[in-house]
Amino acid sequence: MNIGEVSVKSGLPAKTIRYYEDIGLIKPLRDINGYRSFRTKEVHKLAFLGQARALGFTIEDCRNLLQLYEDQTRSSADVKTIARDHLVQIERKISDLRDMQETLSHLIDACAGDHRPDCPILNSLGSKPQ
Amino acid sequence: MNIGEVSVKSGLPAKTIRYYEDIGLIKPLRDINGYRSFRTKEVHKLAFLGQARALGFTIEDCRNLLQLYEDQTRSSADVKTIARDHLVQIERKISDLRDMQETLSHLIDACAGDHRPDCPILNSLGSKPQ
DNA sequence: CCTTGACCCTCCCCCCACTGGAACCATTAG
DNA sequence: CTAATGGTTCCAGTGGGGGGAGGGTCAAGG
Repeated sequence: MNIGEVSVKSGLPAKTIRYYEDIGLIKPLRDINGYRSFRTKEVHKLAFLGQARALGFTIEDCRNLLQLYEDQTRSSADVKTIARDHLVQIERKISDLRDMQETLSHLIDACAGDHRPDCPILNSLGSKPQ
Repeated sequence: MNIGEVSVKSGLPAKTIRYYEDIGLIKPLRDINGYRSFRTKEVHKLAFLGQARALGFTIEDCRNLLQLYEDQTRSSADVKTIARDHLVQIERKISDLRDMQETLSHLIDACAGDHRPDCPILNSLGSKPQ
């Protein structure tokens, strides 16, 4: 299987697949002409990586998850630990973003949004945080 | 005022202040010895930038906001537009993160997290999205 | 006068996770 | 033979800085 077909099957751009090889996530064979030659195994791995990345796992998380995925003697506890740590990161980000959302929406509500220069948004940004 | 003092007053690292000069957000004077020489105006600008960045505005947004901040003939409508667009981005990010949180927390709940290899998290990542 | 330490300067590489593009080789259809 | 459509490598750039090397400057103390 060439990279184009694998790209379609895995849903990942060819660029990304090459990059994943570069950083050692997959190790496809090579044909005599130098083309990458993917086996079904790699397609599965790539789909796995696509799913994990869609859940926001970092590449390093993905590397570890992939290792566990391949290891039939893994403990589900190890997977769960990675996932829980990641969930904490996600929740932290949500919390940060909600703070921004809160502040920003109040400021937007307070701003007339007309031709006049007076603007609570700029006033707030220009003053020190209380 | 040298960069160290400005760093304390504005709350921004000296590295960041130099970077902001680099990309043209501020234009401090120079002393004969080559040191940056900041006026009160620049300290205000830097504090403004710090606040705007803390609300998640991009550097380009900050550039535009700063221009409006300096312009006494601005319309608050222009500020409000930038802020509203940014709020939309924030809300999109929150929504994406919540989807991840939702999926991930369900998977974590379903995972025994013990010594056994069976793991709903890996199973989900390894299968195609429905 | 000399040294020490705290500043300051520029310059370059590094982070993450790709993405775009240039320049070139391989394969296949017409 | 040519053109189109693959594939390859390598280099540079993204955003928003951070780390550190290697060096100049300044003020205080001995």
